[in-house]
Amino acid sequence: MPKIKIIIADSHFLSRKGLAIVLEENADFTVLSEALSASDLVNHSKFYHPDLIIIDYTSANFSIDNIQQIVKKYPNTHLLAITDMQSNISIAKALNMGVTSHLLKDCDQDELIEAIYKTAKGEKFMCGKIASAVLIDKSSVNEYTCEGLNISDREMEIIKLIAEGLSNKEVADKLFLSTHTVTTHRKNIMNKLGVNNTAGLVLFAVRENLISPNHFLFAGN
Amino acid sequence: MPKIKIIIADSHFLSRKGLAIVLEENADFTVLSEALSASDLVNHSKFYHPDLIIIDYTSANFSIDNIQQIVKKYPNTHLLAITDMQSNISIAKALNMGVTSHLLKDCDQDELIEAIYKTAKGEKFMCGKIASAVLIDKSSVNEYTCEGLNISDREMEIIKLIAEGLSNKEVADKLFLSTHTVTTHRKNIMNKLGVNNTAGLVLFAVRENLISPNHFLFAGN
DNA sequence: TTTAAAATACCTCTTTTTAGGTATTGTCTT
DNA sequence: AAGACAATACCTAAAAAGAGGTATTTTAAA
Repeated sequence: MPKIKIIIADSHFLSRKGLAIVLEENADFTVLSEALSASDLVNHSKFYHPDLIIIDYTSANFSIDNIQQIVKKYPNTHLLAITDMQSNISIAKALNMGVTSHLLKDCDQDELIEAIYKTAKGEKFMCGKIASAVLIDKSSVNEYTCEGLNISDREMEIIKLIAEGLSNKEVADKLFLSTHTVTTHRKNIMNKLGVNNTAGLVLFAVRENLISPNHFLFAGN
Repeated sequence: MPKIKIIIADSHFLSRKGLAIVLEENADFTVLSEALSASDLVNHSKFYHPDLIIIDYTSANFSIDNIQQIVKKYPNTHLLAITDMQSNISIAKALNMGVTSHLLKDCDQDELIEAIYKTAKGEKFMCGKIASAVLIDKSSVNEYTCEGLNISDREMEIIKLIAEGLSNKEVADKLFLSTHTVTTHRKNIMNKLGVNNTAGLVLFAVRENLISPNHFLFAGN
């Protein structure tokens, strides 16, 4: 069997080092390169054509959108995501964007190895927490949703702007809508989320990575 | 020279593995144990009396308050914190709580090694980003603040409750204050932070770890 | 093609937030 | 003892948010 050719994509030195050592210990794997940023990843993919990319799309200099870019360009390369625990919606998004498998950084070595073998062959693998987070029907591994929470794209857009501190009127102006429309969206969103004020909306926005807590450069920073 | 005795405290498998391998490569270091939680850390510290604890106090099952607990009980043990990038205030808090040194997970191996040697001797070491974040006067390495941002404890308390979704009146009731007082605090806070609505307050609260983005268990999760 | 859902817009009314002030008390520091 | 700051409380008034509807149009799916 030829070796599984792997690129590591993670901006954290320790995670890369940890991964590299685990991969080196196994004769079936070979690490082609380490990508510290999305642009690294694009360049290295082009040059090496790896079988597998292990990526933390939440780490600095990467984004969840990088997944789709890679999947489209290199359909023969499979992606294994390994991130910290995060929201169901983000995980579902990563899977729907084309990540073959998904683990968490606190899962153990056996799971990692198994995930690598399966993912390289194009088989899906998810650690327990991920699976229970996003699988509606545990028997079908093809559709990923977060039961109950169907926030539309337009609603997401509006949540984001509200979290950025815009008033309903400002959102309306920005999106060329009536303030009534924005108000209605806001109400619908709050109903879906089960919250009743801006604080809830903003926390949701942070959780879904619609906005960074560092969005405001608070005075004196 | 006797070996530097180290405990690794981090709930991320990959970070632990990465650290362990770096430490193994150096004959001056010996890793006594790996702690996956705060209670692990307390037990292992009691048993091993390490020279150095390398900790990610932001990782699951640890908290920034663990620092003070360890420092008080074992004054001969020095702490080296390694975390993802986070807010100035949290970093300053960690340092004031007794962390000897502080790095970020994306710094490189040389810095890590240097930090370990120095920290084990009780000398302070900070990577560039950390230093520029918290040192007022680059020549004195003894006082850590975030210039310009003096939010009082009372104000922090109020920010937290607002971020939890309480109205001014509810905060007032909870703290046995007049709504006028809460309103005044809120205004003062917004002035200090340079924001003009609840969204800004909530983002600040998240950034300072006063609240988790998962505070609300949004419907359907 | 019928149905369902999303996006749009409007109305009313109450509560809350935001912005502009002033002012008193206590504590800590110089 | 003076000064600075934190914590407390009050006043007014405009702007915005929240809760309760209804209703039309467009889009997507069955």
